[in-house]
Amino acid sequence: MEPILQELAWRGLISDFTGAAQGPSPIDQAWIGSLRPLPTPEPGKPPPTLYCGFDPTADSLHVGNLVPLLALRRFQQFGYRPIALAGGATGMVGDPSGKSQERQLLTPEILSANIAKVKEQLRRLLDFEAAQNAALLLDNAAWTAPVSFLDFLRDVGKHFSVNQMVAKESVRARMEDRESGISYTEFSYMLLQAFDFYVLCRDYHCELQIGGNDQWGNITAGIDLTRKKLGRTVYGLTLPLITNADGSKFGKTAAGAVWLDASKTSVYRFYQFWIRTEDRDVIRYLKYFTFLSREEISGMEKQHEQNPGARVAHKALARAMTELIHGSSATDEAVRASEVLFGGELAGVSEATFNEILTGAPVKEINKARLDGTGRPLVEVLIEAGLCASKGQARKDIEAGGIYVNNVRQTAFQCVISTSDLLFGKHLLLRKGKRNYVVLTAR
RNA sequence: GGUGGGAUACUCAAGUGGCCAACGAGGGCAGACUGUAAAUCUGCUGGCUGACGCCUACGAAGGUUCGAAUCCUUCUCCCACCA
Repeated sequence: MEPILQELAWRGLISDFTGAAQGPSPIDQAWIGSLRPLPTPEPGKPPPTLYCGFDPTADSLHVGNLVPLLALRRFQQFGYRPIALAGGATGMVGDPSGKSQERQLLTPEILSANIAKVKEQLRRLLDFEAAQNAALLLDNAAWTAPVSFLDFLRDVGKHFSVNQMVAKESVRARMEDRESGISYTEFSYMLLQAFDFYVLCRDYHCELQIGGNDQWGNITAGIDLTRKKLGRTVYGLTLPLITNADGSKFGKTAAGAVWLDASKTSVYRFYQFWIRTEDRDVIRYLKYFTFLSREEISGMEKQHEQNPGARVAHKALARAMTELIHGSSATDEAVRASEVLFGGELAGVSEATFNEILTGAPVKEINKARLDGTGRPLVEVLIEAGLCASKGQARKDIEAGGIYVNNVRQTAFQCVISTSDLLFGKHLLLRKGKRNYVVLTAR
């Protein structure tokens, strides 16, 4: 079996593969090898090329996009040339796959702003300098936008049977749902994506498309189109949809998605997101998301089984992911801040140590003048810190024993904060519950 | 086009003149237990207020009534059946 497929298989990253001897889900032990071998890199020959598309539905990628994106990177490590495709064209239309509702079209202005940011993120995770197999970053608007509607209908549309399109899961689900239905626009999405694969095969010798599990229909559509137009057999591979052990969607928190953009999800929060992974998910996630070796991960699995309280695996996961996305110095800050905040007593912490958390932890400023004299009610300060949504809620949280000022529980909602409460004359450490910290710095 | 049914808080979902800021479930937040885990148990879950209470909210706009999520009128959207 091809080395890259072995690699993906032990990580649990293969959902479907068009070359598989059996139907869908040829994962792990059951894997018996490819019927049609995937092209493999050979010295002296141009590297086999693959691609994965990312539609600019938001101004940042999120952790859910990471699985296919990192898969591109894994392929690159194994000698393949990866193409990261920004969906400037497909983003105009909207992919119905996995969506139960018709989506609002994004305005061209928002889209182009999103594309610029998403491209920047894609650029950071692949190697564009490699001698043999440098990654490419393309935008499908480049070849889609110039094609006229009539030409598209004649050259692409003619190869598609509506009967087959209707049978695809993504379309069928929406056709059966009388509540939402599907617009002609979204119905056409798969043609655009198929067109991409065909163009990439024709112009870049791309032979493989990868994507999330929900992309299977779109990928096979592209394979069919490429065969019909070029007479070439290309491949598709999908990665599993990641779910948490409790069945919920991975990467969604109450606060929303966990973004790769540090201005949308701070490095500290990003680190915290991973470190709070449930025990029963953590080993799986190490395999899915990190580049740690099989041996390293199984070592962690043993340590985790022996002493889950030490959370060795969680820390490794959080560190690896944060370093990958935000770099090691920002990660060090987040780790250090986490250690101090969750380390226990604050009493012995020196000013120097405390200052360390200021670069990593959530910090907000507060007007020092307003703390003078009689001070300000704790309730108001909590709202200003963003820990509580309203005064009523703040009061309830305090009375429930969930609020700590400088790590000391406050149970009287009449409590007032004044300058004498400031640590080192300028900081206030607020905490709600076990793990929601905010440092207020008085100015 | 006709007939019938529906729209309730983050979601699902009760309520069909005052006892309704609205049963219940899920989610979320907090507490206990722990390991920043899970499971379990407990509390909270529209805003303002120390509290009495006040304000805003049951698709939208009007109306009836001492009093409406609940009744009437019109409108919007959805569903089912018929044409």
